[in-house]
Amino acid sequence: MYLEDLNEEQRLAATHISGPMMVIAGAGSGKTRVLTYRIAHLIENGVDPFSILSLTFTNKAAKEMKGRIGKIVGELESKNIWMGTFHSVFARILRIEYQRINYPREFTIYDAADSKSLIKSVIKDLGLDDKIYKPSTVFSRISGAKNNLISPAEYAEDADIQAEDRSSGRPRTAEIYQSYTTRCFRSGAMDFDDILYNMNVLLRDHNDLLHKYQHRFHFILVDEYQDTNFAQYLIIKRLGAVHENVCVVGDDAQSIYAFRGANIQNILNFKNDYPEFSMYKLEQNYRSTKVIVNAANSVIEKNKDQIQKTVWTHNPDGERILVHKAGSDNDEGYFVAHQIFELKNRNHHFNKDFAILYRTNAQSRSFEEALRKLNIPYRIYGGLSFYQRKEIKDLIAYFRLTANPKDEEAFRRVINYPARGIGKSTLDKMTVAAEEHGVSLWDLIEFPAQYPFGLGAASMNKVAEFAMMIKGFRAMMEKKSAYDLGQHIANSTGILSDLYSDRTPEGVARYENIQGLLNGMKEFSELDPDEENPSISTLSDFLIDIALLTDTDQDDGDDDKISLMTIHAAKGLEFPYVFIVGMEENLFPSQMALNSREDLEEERRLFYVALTRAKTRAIMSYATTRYRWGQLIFGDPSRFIMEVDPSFVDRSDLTGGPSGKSKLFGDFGSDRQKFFKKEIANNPGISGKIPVKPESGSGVDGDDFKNITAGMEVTHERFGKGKVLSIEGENDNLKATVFFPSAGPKQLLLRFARLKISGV
DNA sequence: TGGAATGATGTTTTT
DNA sequence: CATCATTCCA
Repeated sequence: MYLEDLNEEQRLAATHISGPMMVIAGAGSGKTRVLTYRIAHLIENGVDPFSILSLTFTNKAAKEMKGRIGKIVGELESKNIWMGTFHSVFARILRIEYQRINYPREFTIYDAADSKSLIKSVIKDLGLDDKIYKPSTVFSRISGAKNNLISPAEYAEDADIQAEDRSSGRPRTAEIYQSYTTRCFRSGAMDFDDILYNMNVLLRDHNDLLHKYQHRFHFILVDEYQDTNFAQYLIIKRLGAVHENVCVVGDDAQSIYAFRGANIQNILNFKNDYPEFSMYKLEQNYRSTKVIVNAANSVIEKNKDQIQKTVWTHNPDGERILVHKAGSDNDEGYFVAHQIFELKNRNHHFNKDFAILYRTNAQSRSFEEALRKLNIPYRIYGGLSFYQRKEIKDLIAYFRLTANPKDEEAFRRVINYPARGIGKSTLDKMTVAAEEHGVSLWDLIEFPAQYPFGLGAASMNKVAEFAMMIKGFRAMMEKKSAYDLGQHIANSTGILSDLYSDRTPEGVARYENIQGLLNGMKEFSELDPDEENPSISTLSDFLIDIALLTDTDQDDGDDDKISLMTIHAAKGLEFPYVFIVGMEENLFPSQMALNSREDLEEERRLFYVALTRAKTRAIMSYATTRYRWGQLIFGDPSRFIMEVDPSFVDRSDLTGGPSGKSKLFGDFGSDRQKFFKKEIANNPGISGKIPVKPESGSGVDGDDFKNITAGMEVTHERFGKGKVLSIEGENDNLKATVFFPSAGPKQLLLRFARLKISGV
């Protein structure tokens, strides 16, 4: 009997049938198991799988959980559960109810790159400066608004929001939001946030639909509840309002997505919404050694905001956490690769037993290089994923245009790729005309007579030809499988031959990537059609599938590889051996997080997540120098290393003396780096004293910045006047924190900032 | 109009 | 150091 696998508290939670419930689950305490068994238990007790809605953090997690439930209750039952990420489940519902919100059935889902590109174009059209209105900044502002269900109109009317935008120097953000929304709608496109936003609109404005789904979902389960935002919270609240069988599972100590609107308050609100709820606390850790569990506890203790709980384990003590100091980022890569090599040979481990976790994607490079040299297979999750590569995006843009020709971003991407003589000036004319008539670019070329846009006959012909081609693809959509149509599009647009003609290694790789995409489509097309959803293998369903892939979803088979990923991406995963690398101040914790206690606490939770991924051993490393923007910078060990209770840590970085390069791999550093180091050795001025007090008259032109001290008033080309709060670093790496009324606090490398002293 | 050359600019984290 | 975007020339 499967329930025997559970401890007392887990069993109570898993056999809870009706009524709201919350599970606070410490790291490694078996919450997935509880969720799995609870769903299986519900089904065994006669609950219809179609009436269970289960929201997970990744699609992969959903797939795995479905598989495990299937083992208990049978595949026939388990496959009918509504299970997936918030985004994929609700996109599916929106795809059914599209008419209510006046979207096309085949609406496109914009990824962040599409959104930013469209926002950039909006900013340009409004005649604003994209140096001030930076697309990524504006985008996150809009995203924040949507996550809190603030419409463009409400945004424009909200006094606080307007005050914020004014003080940040971007008073016209509301206009951008409004226009961005219009253009998305006109393109038949939703961005990630719109999926949640529109789902809320659907449930708010259409009572029949609210009832329909409230009655459909008798049981709702939400995993990783600490990482839900307001829009998600409200969907759950609305859907659960009739049956109130809402089960949320989470761990406040692992909340790491506040930056994208996640709100721990949702956990606290739960008891207001459902005063009668049952609470289960899972505190026994089954994953990690005592050392790891206790070390993690000693870290998270430092946070002020948390729900009290004690995670403990029966597991063996295990080894202390090793800390390694590396001389450079390359040496760090070496150290880790070499350690893995050794550990593997000594203990006959698989590659997949190891993970390298870092704070930012950009850190992966040195580990890749080192692993490659040692011939250790690895896999990078996240970063520049397959679907973000140029050639893939190009082909997919054709697919998107075929499914939904109004899709403006796709249209712009391929209207002249492969080159067909439709250049910038033509596109500009079309953009103006489209804006004038309030229609999409496609409407324009579909009915050119209706919307004259002043093109010459030659251009007109080319445009018409393009429209014909897309119409041709559209006509095949119903008849052909995703794979067949994909193949046809790749061929007839000339993309395949264009890439094939490039025989450079990169060109060959691009060609192979396209083949890879087509193979993926083949697999997709051959999947068993779902009875609920018979059209599963159309091109547009393929598009939904890939638009909402999460970073850890991609799976290139049963491979035995080292995992490289950000700590964020590692959430929910576990590995016997975990390397937490780049443990340096300003990197982890990120320097962006040093301004407030809340931000720092989130970083600390991130560190907690990193540590608790490890089953048998955790190893930390930091580098004293590292290249950043092609600049050599110096780093100090992260404060987080010191925050771990010392009895769990092996500080061999302090006793082992200077850790030069390993002799075995002495030639690893690049020539440029050696050159740089030599320069330091020959020029004491570079690594020498800190100019505390500027000597008068020492101000050689280019060295003026060395005279800047805290408290001064300075002027920056772009940010205008500001006040210097503090100075750190030395000589060429002098860094100032300057507060600009126009832009807030900024960290500037004085060497580049070209600050002018305007007062003391 | 298209391609090459040059120059600015940026690093959290992600659905 | 990359990548991207803009610019400049054919």
